[in-house]
Amino acid sequence: MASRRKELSHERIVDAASRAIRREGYSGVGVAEVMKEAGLTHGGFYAHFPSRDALLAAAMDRAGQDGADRLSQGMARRRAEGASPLRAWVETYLSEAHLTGCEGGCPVSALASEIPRQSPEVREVAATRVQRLLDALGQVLPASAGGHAAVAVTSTLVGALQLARALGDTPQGRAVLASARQAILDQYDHEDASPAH
Amino acid sequence: MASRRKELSHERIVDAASRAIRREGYSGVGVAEVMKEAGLTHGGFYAHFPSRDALLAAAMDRAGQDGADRLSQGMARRRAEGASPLRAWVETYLSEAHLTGCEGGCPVSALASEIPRQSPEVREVAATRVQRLLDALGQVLPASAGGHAAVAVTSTLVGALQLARALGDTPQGRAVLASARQAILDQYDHEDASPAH
DNA sequence: TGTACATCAGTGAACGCGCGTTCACTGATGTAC
DNA sequence: TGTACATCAGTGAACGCGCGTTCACTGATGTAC
Repeated sequence: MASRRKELSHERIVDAASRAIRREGYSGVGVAEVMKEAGLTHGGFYAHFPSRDALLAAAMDRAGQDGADRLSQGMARRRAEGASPLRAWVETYLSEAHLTGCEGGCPVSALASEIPRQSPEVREVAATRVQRLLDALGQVLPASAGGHAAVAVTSTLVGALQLARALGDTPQGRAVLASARQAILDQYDHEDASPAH
Repeated sequence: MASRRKELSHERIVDAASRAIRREGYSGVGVAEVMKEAGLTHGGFYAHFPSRDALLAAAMDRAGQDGADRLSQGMARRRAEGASPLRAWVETYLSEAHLTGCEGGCPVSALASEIPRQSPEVREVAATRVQRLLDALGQVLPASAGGHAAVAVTSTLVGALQLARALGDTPQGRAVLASARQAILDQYDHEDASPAH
């Protein structure tokens, strides 16, 4: 029967790590830094996880949940303003808030190119998160979209966000986001127009 | 007047590093390993570069040239078989060879999510490479494609390759590549069909 | 052509530092009586 | 309700290791005469 106190510490550690990996990358995250951010000293770490890799795996899972939660909130707000599910999703994912707010965003776009180089346990969790992202896209695409649309649009979202971040907080970076949004909506969001059209 | 011998060593170092960053990521590359791969000992490194970061920047530039060269070769082969410029480019970029051959491929897709966390000198070179990739896409798209197409298709290519690699060498990974190829060509490659249609 | 010398690319040992991991200890918590 | 004790989450010093970087030295190259 694990103590409540330990559970709370565990939560803080995983939370801190889930933000750290998105901010610094897997390779930029150290045990000591995460423990400090969780208000603990690094020595106690191995009472919570058998290894740094086990922490990274748990952090990736948590980051996926957290990113999905926040995206859902942004999406609900835009839905309330009348946007179609696809438009709401695309405008949230490719928002300027997501461009600059890596730490609270989607871990797939924050970490994609590092995933193939991680340990099997991290890759496994990451693959599940990629699959969930593809599934989420399938749910917001209109029925008229082809069978390849979910993969294509997810790829565009993840790729565009990374290219924009690589270009930095510049006009070019923001232009990448704008172009990607436009291109996706032009192609897939036809039934979002008012019914009269 | 630098000696010919030193120039040759310099080339080998940059070449080794350009492969290493694509294989292991920026953070996975060490000075000693690169020097060893170039057939030298690590002590001599600082006669060639002022710092590890300077090496990473040079390696990124070289990787961009190398990746572009190889993509051009694959594209020329497919062009010779009758493919349109866009089809040739897309089938080369999203080929199984590029999926598994990270080391000789496009450094943007190999490193995208690590770029924002690099030193200014590395980010600058990387941003140039992103821009070149966007320009290259602009040249293979048909004139009928909209103004956002180059950004959208580049994002899809980079995103799809990374998602496929994240899913590993599995049926799902290969399915991502196939779907992305199909979706891009369905949308933008209409003038590739025989003129009679 | 041959010898003496200067240059300098490359060697290998050493440095300080930060990292993941271990472990003996502490002190707060909560149960037994 | 109060005291004695067991448990165990967390502390902090220490470990081995690999890294980026430095530096005194070596030995091959090529020029001067």
